[in-house]
Amino acid sequence: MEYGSKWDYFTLINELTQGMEQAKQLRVHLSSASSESQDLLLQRILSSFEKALSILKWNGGSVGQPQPTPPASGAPESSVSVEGSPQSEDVKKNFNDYQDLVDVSKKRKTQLTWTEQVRISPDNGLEGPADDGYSWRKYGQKEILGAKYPRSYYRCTYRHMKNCWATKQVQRSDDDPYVFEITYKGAHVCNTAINNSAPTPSTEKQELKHHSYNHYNHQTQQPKQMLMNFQANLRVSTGDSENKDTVSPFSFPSTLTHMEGENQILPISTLVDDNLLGTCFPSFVSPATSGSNYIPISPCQMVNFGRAQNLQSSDSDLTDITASATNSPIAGLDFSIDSVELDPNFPFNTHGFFT
DNA sequence: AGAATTTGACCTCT
DNA sequence: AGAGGTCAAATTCT
Repeated sequence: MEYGSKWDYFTLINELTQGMEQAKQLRVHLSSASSESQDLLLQRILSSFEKALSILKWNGGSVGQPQPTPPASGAPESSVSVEGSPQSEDVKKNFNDYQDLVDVSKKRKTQLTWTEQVRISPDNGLEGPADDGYSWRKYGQKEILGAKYPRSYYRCTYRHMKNCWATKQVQRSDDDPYVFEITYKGAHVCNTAINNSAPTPSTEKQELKHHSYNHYNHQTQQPKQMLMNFQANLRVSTGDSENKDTVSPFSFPSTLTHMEGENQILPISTLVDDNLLGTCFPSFVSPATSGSNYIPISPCQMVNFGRAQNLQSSDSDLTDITASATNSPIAGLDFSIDSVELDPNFPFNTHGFFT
């Protein structure tokens, strides 16, 4: 996407941002007596704004400015949670982040981690966040210093069967017991996200069974157009013909709060590791998510709109994965997709990709 | 009986 | 040394 000038681009973003702010205000006004359908409608409006902004910001970077790349290996995060702070602040912040992203190019490389916040509905019970589409097995629980609630550790059920090393940690928020912070680590290579809707850690199952799952299914009916375009545009050689035509819907997390690690801004390219896109769009189709007040976001948003400083990998040093301008049809996509190893099991089919 | 969870011990990292 | 993460035996669940 080309814009006449950077000014136009920023103006557009400002307008969209204002629109979203106004929709938020409207929601506040309606909140007291709003029906479910009204609320849904508002969420959709806000979601549309978010997406528009995301796309703009993603593409807008082509206007002579270096762009952060999508959280290739996972970890998308939205700074534009509809629930969150004023969008305008985020917008400003993200513009600044662009620069920071450019500066911090060498960081860590290893398994990418990211955090997603899931709010459960009080009437769902307090068992825990709902299923995210993958099958997890709990392998530990630990009291965390300074935290009210223990942290639970889960690994993919198919760790051994399919050599899937994805893990997640679930931490209930101290402040709001209805909010769970879920930290994902690593990509799923088990390809079980869609089909195995059922098996989940017990603490999460009950959520699923009740009403979240309806939302879950609802979300699977996401527009596929963008996905098709996205896929068509991704000229990625996975080197794995087996999974070549794996086209799965994927959606985005409720509110991705941050990537784990130091509070540093990383260009997505630095986040690209062997998990690449596989972790980029993980199990974001959380029924709880859809049932919550957190609006799913697009991958664009996760990147350019997300708090880039929160997109982080962890642990060891990142090797130099040089961000390179490419012919990627995704304007502003700053790393060469061809140059990185794309997880052949990248869950494109996660539900609700473009909610 | 097999699968999943719990929980204390052990390991790793800072 | 202490905190966080993982392992694995014991226990519980299905």
